[in-house]
Amino acid sequence: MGISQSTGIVDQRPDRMFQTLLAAYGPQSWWPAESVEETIIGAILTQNTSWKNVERALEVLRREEMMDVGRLSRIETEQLATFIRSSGYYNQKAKRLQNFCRRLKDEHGNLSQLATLSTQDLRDWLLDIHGIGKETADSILLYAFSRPVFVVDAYTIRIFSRHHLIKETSGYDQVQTYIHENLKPEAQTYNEFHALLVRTGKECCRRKHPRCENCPLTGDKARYNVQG
DNA sequence: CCCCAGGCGTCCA
DNA sequence: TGGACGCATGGG
Repeated sequence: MGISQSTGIVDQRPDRMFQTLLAAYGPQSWWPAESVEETIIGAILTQNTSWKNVERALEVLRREEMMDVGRLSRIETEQLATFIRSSGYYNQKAKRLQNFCRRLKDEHGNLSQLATLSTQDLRDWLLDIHGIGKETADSILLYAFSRPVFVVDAYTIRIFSRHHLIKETSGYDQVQTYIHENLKPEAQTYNEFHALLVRTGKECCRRKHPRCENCPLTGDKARYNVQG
């Protein structure tokens, strides 16, 4: 396999996989037209939860005029929990939303100020918030702040390991570093690739399904796993 | 009845 | 450091 002089990328399989999925499914358009605060709220609410259930909660928050960091900071936690009931884990998530909102107000004032932080500083700050782990932090970095940070999830690890791009025992940081080093570091690319991997995982790479006959990554057209 | 979803913190070895 | 567990609704 060739080594790109300009980028230093050695392993082109992630890009091939990305191109294969993009050709098969087209752009997924995740979080395209929502506000920054709505994207962040959604990132927290969707922890281990289907997006459909999250959307219902977001509609309630919109109706209650609660898509606002200041209002979320001041509302009673129990009442906030009732608003986001459909997203599951509502007691935990009500606290987590308020943890974020209150620390934002106290330490940075508003989202515009938060956005002036470097990607590394912003990530460190997010990870220090109780209830925000790596995946949620990186989702916020990528989808709310358009930073070139790849979001690793269970689908990513499952698909990559099944196609032998990584070891089965690889952890979050290992997988993220691998992708960062072998795929053009653009927010738009990472945004689309992550969304495509989630779709692929849902449709044909479930835990029970060892293999899917309709998966774009399976069969003659898949070139990402061929030594080129 | 079962399993699953765009995780995280805690506890325990 | 790594695995088990609680958290909870809604869909298939």
